[in-house]
Amino acid sequence: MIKVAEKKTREKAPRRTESKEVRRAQLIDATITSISKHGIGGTTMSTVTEIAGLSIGIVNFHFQSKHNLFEETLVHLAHEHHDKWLNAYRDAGLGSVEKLSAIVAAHFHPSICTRKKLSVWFAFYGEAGRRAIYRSLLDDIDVERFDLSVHLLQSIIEDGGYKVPPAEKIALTLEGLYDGLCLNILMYPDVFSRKTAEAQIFAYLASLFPNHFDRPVF
Amino acid sequence: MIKVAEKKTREKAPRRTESKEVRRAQLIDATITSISKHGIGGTTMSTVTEIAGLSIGIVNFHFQSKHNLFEETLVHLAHEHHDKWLNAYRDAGLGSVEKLSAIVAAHFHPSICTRKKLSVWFAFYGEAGRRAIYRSLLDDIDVERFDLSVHLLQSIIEDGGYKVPPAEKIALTLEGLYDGLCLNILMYPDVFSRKTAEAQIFAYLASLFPNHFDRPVF
Amino acid sequence: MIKVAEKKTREKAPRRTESKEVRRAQLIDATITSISKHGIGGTTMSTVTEIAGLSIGIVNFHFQSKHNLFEETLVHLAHEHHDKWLNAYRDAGLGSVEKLSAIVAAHFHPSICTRKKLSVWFAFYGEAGRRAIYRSLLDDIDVERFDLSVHLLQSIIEDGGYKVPPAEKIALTLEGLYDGLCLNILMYPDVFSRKTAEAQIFAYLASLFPNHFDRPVF
Amino acid sequence: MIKVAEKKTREKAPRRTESKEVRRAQLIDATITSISKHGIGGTTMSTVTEIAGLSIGIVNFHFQSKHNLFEETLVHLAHEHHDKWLNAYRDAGLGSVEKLSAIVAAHFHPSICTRKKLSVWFAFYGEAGRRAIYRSLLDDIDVERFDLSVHLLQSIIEDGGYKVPPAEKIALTLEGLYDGLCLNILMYPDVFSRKTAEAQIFAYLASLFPNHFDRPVF
DNA sequence: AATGAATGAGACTTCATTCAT
DNA sequence: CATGAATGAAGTCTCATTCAT
Repeated sequence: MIKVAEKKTREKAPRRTESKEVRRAQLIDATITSISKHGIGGTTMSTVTEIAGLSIGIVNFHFQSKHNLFEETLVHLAHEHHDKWLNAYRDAGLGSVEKLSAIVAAHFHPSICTRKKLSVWFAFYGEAGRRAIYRSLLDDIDVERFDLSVHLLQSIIEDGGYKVPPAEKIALTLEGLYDGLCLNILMYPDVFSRKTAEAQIFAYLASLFPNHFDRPVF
Repeated sequence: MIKVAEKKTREKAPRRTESKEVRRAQLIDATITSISKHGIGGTTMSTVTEIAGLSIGIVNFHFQSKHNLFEETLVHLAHEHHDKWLNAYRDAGLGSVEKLSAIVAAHFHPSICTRKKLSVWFAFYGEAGRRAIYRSLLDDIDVERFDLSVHLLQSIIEDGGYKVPPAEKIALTLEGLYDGLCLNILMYPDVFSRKTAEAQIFAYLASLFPNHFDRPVF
Repeated sequence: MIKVAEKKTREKAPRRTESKEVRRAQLIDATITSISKHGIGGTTMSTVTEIAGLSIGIVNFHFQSKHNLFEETLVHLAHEHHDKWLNAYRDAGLGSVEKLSAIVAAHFHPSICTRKKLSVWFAFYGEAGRRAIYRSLLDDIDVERFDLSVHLLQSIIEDGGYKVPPAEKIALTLEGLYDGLCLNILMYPDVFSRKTAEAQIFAYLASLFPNHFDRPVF
Repeated sequence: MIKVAEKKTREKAPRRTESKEVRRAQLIDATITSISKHGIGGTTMSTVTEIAGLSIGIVNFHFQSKHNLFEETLVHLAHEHHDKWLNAYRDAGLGSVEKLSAIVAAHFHPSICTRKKLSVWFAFYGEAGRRAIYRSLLDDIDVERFDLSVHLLQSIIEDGGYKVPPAEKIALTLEGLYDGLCLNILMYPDVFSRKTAEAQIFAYLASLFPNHFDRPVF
């Protein structure tokens, strides 16, 4: 009994302050779900608020406009993605191989590379061509990861004395592979999966750096 | 007199059918232009017909509905793409390397891999997640090309006695690379171009099959 | 029979071109009616289109926006008013007294000074404080009439050798009286009427120019 | 201790009621400011409470509804206006000329005839056409002043033996002039001012009663 | 008393589709 | 075949009002 009472008071105080953030997160989640279900074109204030179990007026209260809600949803996804591979990078061993491997693995982590989220990513990509704001949001994070990859690849190349294309070119190919494999996972889930995609990346790295990466067994 | 009459009817009859095809092509072109400019969400019957220089009522006459217009636009693009690499494949020399190279090159041909068209492709991809019809349209063509690639890779592997992943895996990676590089061309045109993308593919093939493909000079 | 047929073809051709103007006039009329009934705040696209007997989508087709419809409604009223007194001025005899009298009378003409229209005028005045566009629309016409009044008053003053305030001051007072009396007609229709308002203006002129204007009999 | 307790309760009780009145006045002031800035149509509970520096929920607590707030705001303005000319009338000398002059002057007193307040007045007038409640509120006060004016004019006419229109007619003209000049001050502040408006009224009175009113020097 | 998150009716606007000409 | 005025459903956004805190 006492515990319950304690809990209540404990919860009450923070709930006020949390409230706004909680609602925003709730609506962003609902937006992701809606976009994955109905696409960007089919996502309306109604689909979002219905999924969130809230009234239609609430979005403008917390996000001012639909456009803003979409933007913040993309920011949320981008941050989540960014944090994933940055933490993986930091938590990995000291070697460049471990660090690069961690980044690759992060891309295909079950919490990141879900069909639902991929679906949202590509919905935004489809719009990014003419929404400069979307592009710049994605750009910033991609550039950071690209630079990091170049750095790691460089040290692997030097370490192994490999005769391969310059690190920048390899990093570009990696970037292309990430996106392309994800798109294929989304479009052809029967053929592509997180596991196979990851294996393909490592196979590519193994073909370049045979002394540093093991060729995966297919 | 009779001749003239005959001519008239002769001309009229085909002109009508021709005219119909011309109008349809005109509207599909306008649709591609509109989607590349305004996105799928921003493309309306008005934007399309204005670009085509026609009246708004005409679309429903020729395509019954907006949805149908979009579908046929995607079919048009897919066919164009398909014809390009199939013809390239046929026109290439007899060797597997020549044929595979021709297919790769076809992907990045200036008439196919334009920012305008890529923009439309990815707009559709963004919707394809939940439009089965879009996905199946694309699927058919992709499968055909995939099978062809596997076949060609297989013969290269056998010819060179390479120790590489199975042909299917390499073909999958190639598919991923096509899409990923195209997406990057669209998103980061300053960093990725048709030429560099093509070179990356060939660099990948060269790293696998050093005796069959020259490593491109970066 | 022939006549009817003729009429039909005659009507058909112009109707196309007229159509747009006719619809616009119809909607402006409906707007005036709606504002006089429900006020500016209570006038919605629905009230207007219902009065016009048309569908709700039609306004944006012809006027782009509600705001634009309101603006054009005010322009219409202003032009109507302007034309009324300008024509009255032109059609009047040659003398300044006749011309000034005609202008005064025009203000209180049954087709201009209706409660319905006054109601719309003052609804717009109420908004004019912060809608520069409204004010400037009204300003232009008022200035033209003011200048004309000054000119006419000047010639009357000179003609009679009157010792009165300068023509500009009298004209200002007249302007004030027009508006004030109209407002009172609107607010207190039991006390003020077109006739009494007109008589008050003439009484004022008679008190200034006893040899040119007859004191009205109350 | 007891004293303190007494003080506390003594202060508390009145403070509550006072507080209520203070809040109401604060909100009415904010309403006037908001209407003068954003018009009636642009005035929302938010604009009012933001100006007042209070929360949005407070209006319904003190005024039950927006409609009620507006009504009480108009009442407040009307009372203020009424008190001004009634006090002016009482404080003036014993003569009818002094008293009438005081009433005229009160209309254009700097605390009454501000652009801000005029702006609110005419915003309400614009709605008054169809809001009987607004009209009746204004009517009561106007009638009182009208009767007073008639009485004063009557005594001036008798005193001077003037041959002028009946006092009622002159009073009506005065009423019209008040409103019309105020509207012109609002609409054309560059041309009309409190001073010139007042002078115009006195010029009008001087033209009627040359032995009682001095012609103002323009 | 006061706050402000939440609600939901209703306003404006867009746009695919229809149809008389 | 083609036009474009007209329709009306549906979407976004605003805002008076409510109510738990």
